[in-house]
Amino acid sequence: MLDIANKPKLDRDTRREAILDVARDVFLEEGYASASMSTIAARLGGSKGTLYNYFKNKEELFAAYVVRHCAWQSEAMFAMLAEDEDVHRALTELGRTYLSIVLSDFSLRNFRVIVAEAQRSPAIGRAFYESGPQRGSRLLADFLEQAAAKGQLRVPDPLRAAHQFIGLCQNRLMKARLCNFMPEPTPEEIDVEVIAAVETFLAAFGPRPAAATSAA
Amino acid sequence: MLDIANKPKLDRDTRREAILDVARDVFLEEGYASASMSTIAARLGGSKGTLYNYFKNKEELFAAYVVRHCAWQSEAMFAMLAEDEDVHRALTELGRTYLSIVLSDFSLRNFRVIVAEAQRSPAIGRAFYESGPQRGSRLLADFLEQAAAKGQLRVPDPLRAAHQFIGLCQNRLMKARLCNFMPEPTPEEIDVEVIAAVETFLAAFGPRPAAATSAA
Amino acid sequence: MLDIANKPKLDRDTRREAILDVARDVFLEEGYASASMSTIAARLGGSKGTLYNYFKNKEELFAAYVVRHCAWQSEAMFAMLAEDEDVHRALTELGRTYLSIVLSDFSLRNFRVIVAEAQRSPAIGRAFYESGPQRGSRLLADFLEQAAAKGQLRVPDPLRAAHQFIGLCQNRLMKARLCNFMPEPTPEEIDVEVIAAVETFLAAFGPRPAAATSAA
Amino acid sequence: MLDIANKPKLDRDTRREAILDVARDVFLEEGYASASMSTIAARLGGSKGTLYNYFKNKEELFAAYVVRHCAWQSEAMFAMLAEDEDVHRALTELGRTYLSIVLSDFSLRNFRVIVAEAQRSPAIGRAFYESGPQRGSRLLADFLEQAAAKGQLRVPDPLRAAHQFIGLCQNRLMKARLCNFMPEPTPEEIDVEVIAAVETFLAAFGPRPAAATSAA
DNA sequence: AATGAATGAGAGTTCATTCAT
DNA sequence: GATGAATGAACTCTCATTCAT
Repeated sequence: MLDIANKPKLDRDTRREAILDVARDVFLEEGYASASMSTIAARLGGSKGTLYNYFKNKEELFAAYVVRHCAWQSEAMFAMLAEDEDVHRALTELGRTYLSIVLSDFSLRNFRVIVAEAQRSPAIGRAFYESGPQRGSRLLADFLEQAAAKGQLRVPDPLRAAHQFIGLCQNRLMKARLCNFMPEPTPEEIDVEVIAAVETFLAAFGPRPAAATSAA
Repeated sequence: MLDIANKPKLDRDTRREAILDVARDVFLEEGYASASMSTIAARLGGSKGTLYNYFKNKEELFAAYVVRHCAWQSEAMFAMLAEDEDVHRALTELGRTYLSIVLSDFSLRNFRVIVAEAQRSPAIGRAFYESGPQRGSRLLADFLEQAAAKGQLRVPDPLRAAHQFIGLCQNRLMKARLCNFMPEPTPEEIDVEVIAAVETFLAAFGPRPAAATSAA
Repeated sequence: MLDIANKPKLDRDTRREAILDVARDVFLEEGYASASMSTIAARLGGSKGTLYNYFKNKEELFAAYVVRHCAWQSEAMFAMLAEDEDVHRALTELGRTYLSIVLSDFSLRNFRVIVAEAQRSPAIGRAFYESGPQRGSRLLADFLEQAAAKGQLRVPDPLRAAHQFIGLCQNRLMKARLCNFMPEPTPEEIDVEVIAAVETFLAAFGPRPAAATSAA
Repeated sequence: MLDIANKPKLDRDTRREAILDVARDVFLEEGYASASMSTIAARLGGSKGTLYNYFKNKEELFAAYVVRHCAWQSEAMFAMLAEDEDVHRALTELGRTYLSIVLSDFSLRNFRVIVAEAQRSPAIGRAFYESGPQRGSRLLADFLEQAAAKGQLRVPDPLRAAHQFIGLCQNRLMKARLCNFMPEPTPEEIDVEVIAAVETFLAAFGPRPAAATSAA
């Protein structure tokens, strides 16, 4: 009974998801303004009318796509959770995972499209910021704080330190990627970047330097 | 005589610049795809036909705007030149100037528009990257290298260190700004960010801590 | 059931034909280049958008018109079928019918428009030539061949003779009509031309001259 | 004095001719409607303004081109003058020359363009018809009349016979050429056509048939 | 719920023509 | 006389959206 009752609802949701999948692809390829409802309908194999049965207009379709992407991004930010007890290893692993996500073609195209529309619709930008950068840095800050509590790090302001760690990791590649200056980086390229970032970060925030310690 | 001879040339160039000024404004407000040649012509107080006497089509008008913006940005990167002999002060001042430029509404809107179009036209993205981030970090790397030569810093890889310094300075605000999550920061907000960045940077790359040295 | 099932299809085809009717009129009045999609839409009482729902662009609309005209022309070439047993009467009748078709305002305007576009699109010219002149002369050649088989004519090369007969019939009027030098000819004017053509043709291809016959 | 006084006049005429040369090329390539004053000016290496100093508008430029082409065509019709005393040879030679002119790419493109515009401007069509077909057939009629006076031909209506001869010669190839169905014919192809035409023509209009003669 | 025909506003672009220099 | 910048109307074509079926 329940199944039967849910069936149309399920169908509708499934269709909605399928539409969003196609819409996202088209938005990523063309940008919001250049993407056309006709193209989306054509790729979907349905009619334009159907699109409008699911979404009031283009703007809402885009908004729905953004919402879904933000949810996905929010999940992806679990990359900022570290399990390893060893801070150095934990940061390295975390940096790797994070960079491989945010520097992927997929993430970047979404970033470009959403940032472009953030100009006219701050709500869109806010949703993106909160589900991604903000959430990610908070999760990382939590980790840093715990490490500090264990004496593994010296971080007076964990949130700021989190931002700094991310900045160290991604600044160079992120800009190059945003500008389409380079293709998706290889794991090796990412490693180089992360290792250097961890080194700098620990030099600044690691436990008191060995030299000083031994001197005491 | 010279003036008279140059007059038509000057006039044409002046007009061209005026068109680019208006076009830029419209592109920044609407984005490339949504900006319309009609709007640009109307704001200019001229006819659409005139626009096409100066630029072959919308794409070329946009490209011309990008070129001009890149030239400007290239100039702006002199913010990465430091005069102060004191490294701490130099980095702080330089960070302040840099952030006030790249986080300004003007720079950010340009960034959003250009990055959005970098998707379909890598040439545009490349021009932007080379005239801005690449040039800026190289100039900063030069400074770091000189400071290292004077023993003021320990930077095995100046270019990487430059990227890291910039990452430390701007990561948090840049993302928030890109997402239109916050308005143009005040000088005070910038200061906070820069000071923290310099501190972290020098903790990692500054000369060996005086305490440790004296202890030896 | 069938009617209902066919209705949408029928409607669409009907509409398509209606568009082609209007488009043809406009093309004939203005020529391909000068005819405007706006004019066609306006005369149709519909919107420009609708036009583009039926034809991808102006070029395809024109091509569709040409195809339809060629089909019509191909049918019209049955004028080249003769029933009369008497060769003289058959040729005369056939010439009359043929000229009244090809010299009509309708045929000529189509001819002018299509020939003009044959310059840039040989495919258009080919379709026209094959459905009209080529088909017509072949049908006539068949008739001449049969007449020759019955000893009514002496035509070593029926196809060439067919072309010559047509040339004799239409040359003068066709050129004058093409140049818009004269209005649609009256049946009497056509008669004069055809009678003279038949006379010449039979003088050349008719059975051995009476004189010779009587001489035998 | 005279020369000096004429010089500017000469220059102006020369320039005018140069403009017409270019305009003709463009009209032949694009057709009247699609040809643009910009294209003509650009090919000329001059400015659009200059064009309008010589011709009031596009229509007049086209008319001037037509006038000049008609003058040329009128001259070309001397192909219809025959020198040879032998009628058979004279007609053959004349047919050859005529066909090689009217079937040339140059003549045909002019024909297509002018005929297309004859629809809206009968004056243009008239000028073309009178300077070409009409004049040509009259010259030929004169020749036939003289031959008839010498007893070389039996032509009760020389003008009609002239039209018929031309029809016999060109009908097939002319239509195929107009439709862009075939390229410029070779001299051999022309020969075949002319020889057949002369044969038919003389069979109909030649001196009393040999058979009848021998029978006498 | 799905369709797809219809719409009309507006996009980028071209053009013949004018006019001040 | 030659120039070329300016114009504005008109062009082809696209689009988001609506609505009857």
